[in-house]
Amino acid sequence: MATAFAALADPHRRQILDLLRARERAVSELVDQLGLSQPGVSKHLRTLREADLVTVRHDAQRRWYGLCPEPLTEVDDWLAPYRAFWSDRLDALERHLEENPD
Amino acid sequence: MATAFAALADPHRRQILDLLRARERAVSELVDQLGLSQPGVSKHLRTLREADLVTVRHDAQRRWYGLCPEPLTEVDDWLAPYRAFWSDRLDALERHLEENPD
DNA sequence: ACTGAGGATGACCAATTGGTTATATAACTG
DNA sequence: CAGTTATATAACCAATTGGTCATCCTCAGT
Repeated sequence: MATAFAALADPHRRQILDLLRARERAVSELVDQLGLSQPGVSKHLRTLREADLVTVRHDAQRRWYGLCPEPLTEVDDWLAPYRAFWSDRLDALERHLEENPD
Repeated sequence: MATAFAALADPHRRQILDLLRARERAVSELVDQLGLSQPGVSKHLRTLREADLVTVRHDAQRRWYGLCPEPLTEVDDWLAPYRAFWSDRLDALERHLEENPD
């Protein structure tokens, strides 16, 4: 439901995604890494689930959370025109430096 | 002070940035486009200012707001490793389709 | 100096957020 | 079945958010 933008607003949630980028993680591992209470982490995971940014695999009592990066394309797409914008600025800077050595 | 991530969490603020991408805008113009009250828009503009995402040029009573895209590089940089991630998935899909025609 | 226009700020409000502790649920273990 | 482990949910709380209306400030024109 929520957009990826809102999900990324919180640094702990970005940290979770960063951790999931390397491999799947059980909740307890995320708790250790984030230094939050277990329910605190579970709440962030719920937000990420609702934004479809993670998947869950059940294995006995454990839930293995994995990264699901697709919704990030929304952010990437939104960013695209701006990217052109700032590379223009860098290009202009480079041209300026070339034309005005030292 | 606030990060670009937090500033982008609100759709109205993203809309403001989108409008500023085309050209500078006075506050009254943004008010018309967003359909919010003038103070409401001013509050969003303050947030964007504090995230260094906009610049203000004073011209008599008017404030001309302009885009300042640099802080978006933080988002772009964070996104970079994920970009590789989902293009991998697309590549895998393409390989799968090539190796299994129809 | 007065007036009006353009914006910012203050005060307020309901809803949401990010965290907590306590409790519930579900699955393995003896 | 009783106990333990892993996670989710409930209840609660203070702080923040996104919006409003009313007011203030600054500048231009008269």
